This record gives sequence, C-alpha cells and structure tokens, in this order.
Amino acid sequence: MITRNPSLTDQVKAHIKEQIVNDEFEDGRIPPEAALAEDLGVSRTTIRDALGKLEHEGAIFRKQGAGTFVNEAGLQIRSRLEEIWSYEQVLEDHGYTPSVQILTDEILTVNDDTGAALGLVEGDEVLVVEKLFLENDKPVVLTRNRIPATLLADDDRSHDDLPIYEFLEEYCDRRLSYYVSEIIPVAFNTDQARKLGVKRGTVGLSFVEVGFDQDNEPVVHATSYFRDDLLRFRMIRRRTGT
Amino acid sequence: MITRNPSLTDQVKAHIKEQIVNDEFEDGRIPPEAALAEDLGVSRTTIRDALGKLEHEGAIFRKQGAGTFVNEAGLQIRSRLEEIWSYEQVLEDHGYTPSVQILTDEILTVNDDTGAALGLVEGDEVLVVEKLFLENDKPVVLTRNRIPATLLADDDRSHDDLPIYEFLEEYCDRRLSYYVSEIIPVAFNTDQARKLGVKRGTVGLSFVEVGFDQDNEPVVHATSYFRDDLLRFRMIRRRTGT
DNA sequence: AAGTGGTCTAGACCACTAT
DNA sequence: TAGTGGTCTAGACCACTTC
Repeated sequence: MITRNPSLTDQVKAHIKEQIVNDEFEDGRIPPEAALAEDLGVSRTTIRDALGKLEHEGAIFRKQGAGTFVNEAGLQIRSRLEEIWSYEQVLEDHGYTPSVQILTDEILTVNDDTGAALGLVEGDEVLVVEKLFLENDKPVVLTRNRIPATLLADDDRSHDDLPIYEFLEEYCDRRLSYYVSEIIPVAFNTDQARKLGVKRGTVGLSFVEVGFDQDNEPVVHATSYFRDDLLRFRMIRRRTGT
Repeated sequence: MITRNPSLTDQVKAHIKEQIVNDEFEDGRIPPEAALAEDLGVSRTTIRDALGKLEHEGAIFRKQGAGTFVNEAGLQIRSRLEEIWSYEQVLEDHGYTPSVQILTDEILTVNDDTGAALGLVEGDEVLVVEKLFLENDKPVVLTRNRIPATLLADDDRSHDDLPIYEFLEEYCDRRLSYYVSEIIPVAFNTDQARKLGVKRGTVGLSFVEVGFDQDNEPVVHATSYFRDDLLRFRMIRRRTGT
C-alpha cells in the first residue's frame, strides 16, 4: 500500500497552487495554458487537467478568450463540505488544536437503520465507535460510525482512534470512495447535549451518511452532530448542466 | 443568447444516461470505452469526458482494470445540493406540483450583511425579492434574494417570478456560475414560522449564499429557509486528494 | 487581428483486474 | 495473459475576448 507516486497532473497542480498562495502571479493573472505547458515541459492536456482541479476547488476561475485568474475569495473558504474526510483535519484548518475522545467501542447486533444502510440482516454484527472531537477541551463534533463486523480482518481494534477512512484502509483493506450524506437540522436531545456541552434543545447540524468503497459497496454508516456556534460548513455549488 | 448547441460530450452523456435509465445494459455493465468510442464514432477522450460527468453525478462507477458499471443506488438520490438552481425544479423532482408566491419586491438601501457580501457601500441600492415556494399549497421554501440595483438594465421587473439565474441572464446579462453557500441550522422566528406555516421555534435548515457570475463578480446575496419535514437535502461527497 | 480557453481527435503506454 | 480503465502526448480547430 501507499506506493502511489503523484501523477504528473497532481504535481503540476501542486506547483501552480504553491505559486498562487505565494502570490507569484502579476495581478492574479495565471499564464496561458500553452506557456505553462512549455515552461513545465508537459502537454497542454496535463496543464488543463491540473487547472480544472484548481478551478473545481475554487482556487482559480477561467474566462474563455480572456485568461485564467486567481480566485482570491475562493482561497479564503474553510470547512468545505466536499473536502471533509477527517474532523481532526477540519479543526486544524480552523486553527484549533484538536483532540479525540473515544466514548464507545463495541460490537453490537445491527439495528434497522444501519442494517438498511449497509445491506445487513437482523442478527448481523457491527463495530460501533462513538467519538467526540474537541478543540482546546471544548466539544465540537460528536460522531457514531458503524462498520460491518465481517469486514474486520482480526480482533485488533486498538487503532480505532484513526480517522475512519484510514482505519478502513489499514485494517479492512477497503478504500473509502465517497459518502452519500443527508443534511439534517436538529435540536439536541439530552444525551447529545450533555456530550457536546450545550443545553438540551440547542439547535445544531447533523449528517447521516453512508460511505462506499472502491467496489461501490456500503462499508460505513455514520451519524455526526456539530456545534453550530463553533463549526460552520460551507460549500461551493457549481453549475453543471444548461 | 441561447445559441449553444450541446457539445459532443454532452450528447454522448445524454445518450448513455438514457440507456442507463432504460436499463439497456446487461448486469449493469457498461461497454468498454473503446467499444463505445467505436460505436458512437467519437474519440475515446469524448467518451471518457462523458463517463466522467456521469460518474461525478453518481450515475455510474468505474473500477480500473475491471470496467464501468451502473450505480443503482446513486441513481435514486434526489435533491442533490450540488445540483440545485431552481427550487421549483427541486419540488418537481420530488413529485410535487410547485407554485410560487412573491411576498416582497422592492428596491431598498443595502444593509451591512448584503453590502459586505456584494461589495457595496452604504447608501447603495439593491432589488430585494422574497419568494415562497409551495407544493399543493403547503409552504416548503422561503427565499430572499438581493441583487445590486446597478445591474438592472431597466425598470422592467415584471419577470421577477423567474428563477434567479434566469432573471440574471435575461435582464442583467449575467450568467450565474457558482454559489458559495453556508449551511446553518435554525429555529424559525415568528415571521419565518408564520410564512412557512409552522410553529415558532420549529427547527429547520437555512442557507446563506453568495452567487458569482462569469467574471467572478458577486451578483446575488441569498438567504433560504426550508421545512425539514417536507424537503431534505442530500449530497455526494467524493474523495479528491490522497 | 491576435490571443486565450474550450472541444475533439488519434494514438501510446501504464496500472490494475480477471481468468 | 488478455482486457479494462488511467495517464499523457501532439496537434487541430472552434468560440470568445481584447485591442
């Protein structure tokens, strides 16, 4: 595992991104694609793929016939919903020092919701891990992940403090590919409020998600709760059709 | 305007999508890219671009070395946050018959929030349009859009019942390119609750968004409120880096 | 008219999966 | 080993912006 050397496209992307953050482009204008291709000794296709990724993540914007430009506003956006794969990373990006508490870690028989989400039947077992993410000892995120017990290679679960996607790769040989997430506003119940350190009935955001692996198999059912006063999500909604 | 004929890629995409929904592929297996290119008389690049878009919107998934397959679960997802450009469309997709009420339609001097979002200064004017979207006479979505008055070509605002992106194209000559959206859980206040036909304090979702045009200029500041019991959003969160 | 990004082609080679 | 998707190249032409 972990043998992948970055593709040419990703190297080019990183290179241009670095120049952007170092403010090395006059007037926020990025050189023509042909010039970049020449300078870096790669084809224009590779340049375009790299620029396409940068555009997608809001770092640049392009105007046909005019040029490619740095997107100053886009660079400022933090906590982009599309990019979240580890809440510790999110809290770090916010400038916090994150820590993690494992509240629950046990194998249980599956309930109806999780069974439906993961394609399991009554009596099947799942590993349930409940975690609390804190910044400077203040609770921000509460998560509950459920993984089919059949995916666990052995009984070694001493590393369940890893982000879920790393745990799945290291100990289940599954690569998390994407989540289907449902976005739900809630008033925290007694239990949630106590764990998050707020008053019962406080309004917050929650996600109910199913994670799929490289074979498009559901491998994790997750529910997360967020303190809206400490962490707020953003996203870029881009026009596709029409 | 409206001169654009669909690109080859988009035609191919539509063609394959149609075959998918008509269940014309054996075992949900999509033919190899080389075969598709040959059959349709286009290059493999065009096929790959089309398949890439279909993968991105969750209609298919690909496994290197193995093939391309229909994503049955992905096809079922409705109300995808990334794809929303008209709430009437969202309600239609839900199988409802939508209608729209215009609650407010006036030119006001800008407030601080909107001014900051749109880069306006005190005293500048904005067109404020508040709308209520209903399904079978039941309120579901409440929106408030603010557009700089300087963008309005003339005083004809008789068509502000159009979706905001169409209004901007038709009457302001601006093409809405993307939104930066903040996702906020709320307890509805008296005014919001009355308009949405729920009890004060009911929990719901809200978006605060800024829309940017083809020149990356902010052109609309929008706030939206949703009845969580009638409309719930989903999204596909895809892994990009690592 | 010149310059820039957008689309499309034809072909090569690599990485991975299946058998 | 054969077949499939992933990456990369070199080049052509088109659509649009700018001057």
